[in-house]
Amino acid sequence: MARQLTEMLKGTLDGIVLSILEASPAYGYEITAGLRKQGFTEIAEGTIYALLVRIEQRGLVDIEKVPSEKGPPRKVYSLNTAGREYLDEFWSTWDFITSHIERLRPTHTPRNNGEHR
Amino acid sequence: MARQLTEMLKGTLDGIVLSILEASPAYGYEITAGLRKQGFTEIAEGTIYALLVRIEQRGLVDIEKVPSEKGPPRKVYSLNTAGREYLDEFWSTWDFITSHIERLRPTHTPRNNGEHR
DNA sequence: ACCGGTACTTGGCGTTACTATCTAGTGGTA
DNA sequence: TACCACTAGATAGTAACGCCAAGTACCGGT
Repeated sequence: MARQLTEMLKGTLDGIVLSILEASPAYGYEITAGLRKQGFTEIAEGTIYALLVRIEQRGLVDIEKVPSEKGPPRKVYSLNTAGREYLDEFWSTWDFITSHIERLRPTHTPRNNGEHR
Repeated sequence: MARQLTEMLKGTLDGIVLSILEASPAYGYEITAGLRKQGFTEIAEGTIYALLVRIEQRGLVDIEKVPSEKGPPRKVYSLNTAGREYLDEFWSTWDFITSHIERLRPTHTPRNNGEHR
């Protein structure tokens, strides 16, 4: 599954992270740990940091540097208005593709074939 | 939506095409036309041909050359055993990612929790 | 002084979809 | 004949993304 998952994450991982940030602001290390806890055990840490740089450069998030008791200061990301708009689009696109793909899934309850449409 | 859709198609388009081939064998031009009809209007023709080359090289499909009344001969692709296994994995991975992503979607039916936001 | 955990950064790589262009066969039309 | 439209496939170059590997930096405990 590893390879397929990697490819499927392309284009969805940014939506995933933005959704997490919508729920509440967070920093990179925290996001990675959260994803791991939620079952995304194969997502590389470097991937998240690179993604955060991208969404920052696109202006989808605001950043605040917060000192940490342990380790270097955290970069806390929070979703801004542009990010919320992007996230809305994300869900639209997601709905589009999921509905179309589900239509292609073989019916679990077999139907008689030879039908058009 | 265009950009997001393009990225989301990475990793899913091969599953989409293999699902089409599972339903019945088809050739490139036919597949492209079918996708267009199903609403995937933005999928480039060259993308499909490149994808077909890839799944052929991975041994997921069998090929038969069939002369056409109009135009050059068609390369008809049909799903083989390895392709069916790959497609099974595809659906597993798809279910994994969709279930995890749906968990992140904000509740559509807002519940009465008395919070303003 | 060392190590492990926290937190972020970066360069290079492989895969994928898009764009643009090209070849090639058939049939219709000026 | 010359031209065009449709059918059918191939390919070179590009951009985007996630992964890998290695590095920097800060802190606490031993």
